[in-house]
Amino acid sequence: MTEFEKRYDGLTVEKQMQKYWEENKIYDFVPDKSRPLYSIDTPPPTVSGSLHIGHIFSYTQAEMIARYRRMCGYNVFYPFGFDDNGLPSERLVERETGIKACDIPRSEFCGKCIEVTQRYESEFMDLWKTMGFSCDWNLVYSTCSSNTQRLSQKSFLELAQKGHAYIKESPVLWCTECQTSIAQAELDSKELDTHFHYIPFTIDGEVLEIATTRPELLFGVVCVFVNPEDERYKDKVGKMVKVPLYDFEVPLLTDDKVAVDKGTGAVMCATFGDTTDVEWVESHALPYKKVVLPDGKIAADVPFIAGLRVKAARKEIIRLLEEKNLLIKSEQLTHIVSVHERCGTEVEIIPSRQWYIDVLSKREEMLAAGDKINWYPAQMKNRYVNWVENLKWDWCISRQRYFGIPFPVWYCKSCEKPVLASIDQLPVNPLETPYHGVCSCGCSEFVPEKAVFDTWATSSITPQLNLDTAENYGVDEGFMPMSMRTQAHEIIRTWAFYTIAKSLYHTGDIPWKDAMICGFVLAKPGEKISKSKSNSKLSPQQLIAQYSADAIRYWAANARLGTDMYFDIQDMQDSSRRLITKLWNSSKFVLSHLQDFDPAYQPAQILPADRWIIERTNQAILDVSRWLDEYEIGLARKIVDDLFWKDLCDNYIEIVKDRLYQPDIHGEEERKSAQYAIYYCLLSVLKMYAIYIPHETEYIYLKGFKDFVGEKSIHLTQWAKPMEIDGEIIRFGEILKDAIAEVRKYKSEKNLSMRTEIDNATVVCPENLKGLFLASEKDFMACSRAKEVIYKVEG
RNA sequence: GGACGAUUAGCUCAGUUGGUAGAGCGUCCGCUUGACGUGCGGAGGGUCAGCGGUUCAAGUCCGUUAUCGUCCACCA
Repeated sequence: MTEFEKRYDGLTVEKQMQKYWEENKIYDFVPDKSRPLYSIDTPPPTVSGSLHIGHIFSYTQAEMIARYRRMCGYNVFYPFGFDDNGLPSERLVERETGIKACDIPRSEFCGKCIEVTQRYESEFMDLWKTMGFSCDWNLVYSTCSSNTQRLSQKSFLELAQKGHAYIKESPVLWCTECQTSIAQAELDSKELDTHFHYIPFTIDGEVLEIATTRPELLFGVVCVFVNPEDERYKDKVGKMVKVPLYDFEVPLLTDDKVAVDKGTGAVMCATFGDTTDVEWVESHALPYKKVVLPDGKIAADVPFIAGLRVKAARKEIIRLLEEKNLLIKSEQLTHIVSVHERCGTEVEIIPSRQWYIDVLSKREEMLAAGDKINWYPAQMKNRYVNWVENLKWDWCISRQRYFGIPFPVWYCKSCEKPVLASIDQLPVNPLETPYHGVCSCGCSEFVPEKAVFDTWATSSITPQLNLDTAENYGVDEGFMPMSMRTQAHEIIRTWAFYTIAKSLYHTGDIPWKDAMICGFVLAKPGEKISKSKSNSKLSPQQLIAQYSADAIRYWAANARLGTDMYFDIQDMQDSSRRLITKLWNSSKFVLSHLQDFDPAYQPAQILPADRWIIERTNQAILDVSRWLDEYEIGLARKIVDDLFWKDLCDNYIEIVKDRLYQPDIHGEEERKSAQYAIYYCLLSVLKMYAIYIPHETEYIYLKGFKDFVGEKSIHLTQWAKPMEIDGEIIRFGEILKDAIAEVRKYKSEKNLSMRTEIDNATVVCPENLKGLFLASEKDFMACSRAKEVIYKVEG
């Protein structure tokens, strides 16, 4: 054993250990058919800004599982990735450079994107390494690499050929700020103050009051709806209604969806105010009147407000209505509107030609897939089910943006029919590669598709990306479904859902067997930590530099899976430092008594106290394994904490101390028995803690255990696999602890030192355990400093 | 409006086959114990949100109410 420093210097040790792991390739993936594969589908973090403590929290929890599985004998395949294309990254680049994508040539903007995202990625990677992540960094992928482009385009072509991906002209959710179509999953809701404006339409020369929040869409009104049961309007249904200000007429129709008690019970249907309008246009075969343009301005042919932005147009219309005495009243109203999650802009619905992936018709299959996956914690499945059941739109995958994977598609110049690239020419950018061929209509001129894939369209194939990587290592058979997916609960509706959808199309099966759904770190109730808010001023880098990675990891493990936590720096510091120091000191003590230890020597007899702590350790190993098999790293950690702190340190070590120090009194064989026990128990505790605090445990292992064990890293050692637990010896230990506690209480109440000698101490035990106590008499006397032991048999 | 979770000691939370309420922090008292005072021992502190039910027995199971939180839906 090398000397133990007086104090453990985590910051220095962590750098040393990381270097040691890298040099010795401790975590490199090596194909090995003799061991079962455990493959992990980790979220490639979106490169949209710097990482915060929340990322550390959830990624670390999953990383611990990788370590656990490795120590259980699995060949762990744990690649990492970066999701570095698409709108989130574009917005980062726009923020960083102050340049808007639409203001410079596309190629130039994409160049800036690559530059910025690469800078962030190297920052991410450094951070993960500093945290001691046991990934194989040779397996890193990026979602904008040319290989990913190839696989993503291939995925699209396969779906298009099977008819699961299709193009159609249709109303689509549209962000006028980002000027692109978006998907249902990208909506956030926001509470907004607005006004309900009561406007007089006319029917039969009578006024028909209609309340609306969007008067700027008056020109787009195609009909008015009332509920078929509404007595007030029964005799008017089918007649024409005149739209004020514009003085054109539209029919009065009925639909069940209209709420009788909302507003005046009459609704104007404008194309398109909301999703209900879209449904109505379809179900009632209504015409479309364009009002809002993709850039958020009012169309040129709309009188009074042409060219204005939506909000200005609304103001202007209200001014006009008031001027012409056409505004009956305005009520203040707070309602929730859908906004684009990336920029907070209220979404519009605008018809355009977009590519979709069919999900609506596959609900049943997707729900069945949800049933087949093991969700941890189980109730997270509800979120998935809830989402699938409430789908309203097929998944729109085309984005009118710049830095993304191009659609491998061209269109015939005359008939607009799309033609697809062939798989062997991927990756392809149609803007750079013309299509050579002849359309079925005879035309030989083609225009390239300018849109790019939604980022999720690519990140949803991470299992396929991982498979591609695995294939390069000669691993493919049985790779799918992967062992597990880890992610936070907020992206169940996006990443988990899309991955399952794609997997069903590509493999006909689920993408992974288990889904480990982590919680979130919040600054305080309801407040998410985000880089745009000041609550994230403590960057992970600063936290690590100040408190060490092990401290943060240990804290991050203190969570119930799927449950959100609040970040409290004091709490993190206190609990982690305590444990790290305790582990250091106890290891120092134990190893100082193992100088002459021979792991090959089996003592003739293991004393009862030693048998007890060994059995307790085995019991803990079983409990910890059971929790970790369910991804409950927090509950598992608690088991180790209790074993280590209470039983091993506070009791067992105190019990055997004297035996270790004084073989002349207790006997040499008895000392060897104690050595046998402390060696096994501390090593087991270190192994269990290794997944949480990999640096310190490795450092202690290298100092004191490596020579005994042989493996060059604690992280390559295997967990013991205890058999059945001996309940009798556990009971013996409990009673022994009680007896010691009685003595301690006595001394405490008398304000005596624990070293004070006492005349006698009593052990109350059942008859069948008395033999064990008699065999432990010297231990008990040494620990209690009692000159005599009195036995009371009970039970 | 729908779904899910939470409600246990002053604070943060454990308590997974129903069987005498637990930990850490904080408080109070004590102990310089040949690993650790960044420690150790002890004490105090809880009608386990309310109500009802099942049971010999309920923090634990069922029903219901309340409060908080999250996801989804409400956009006329």
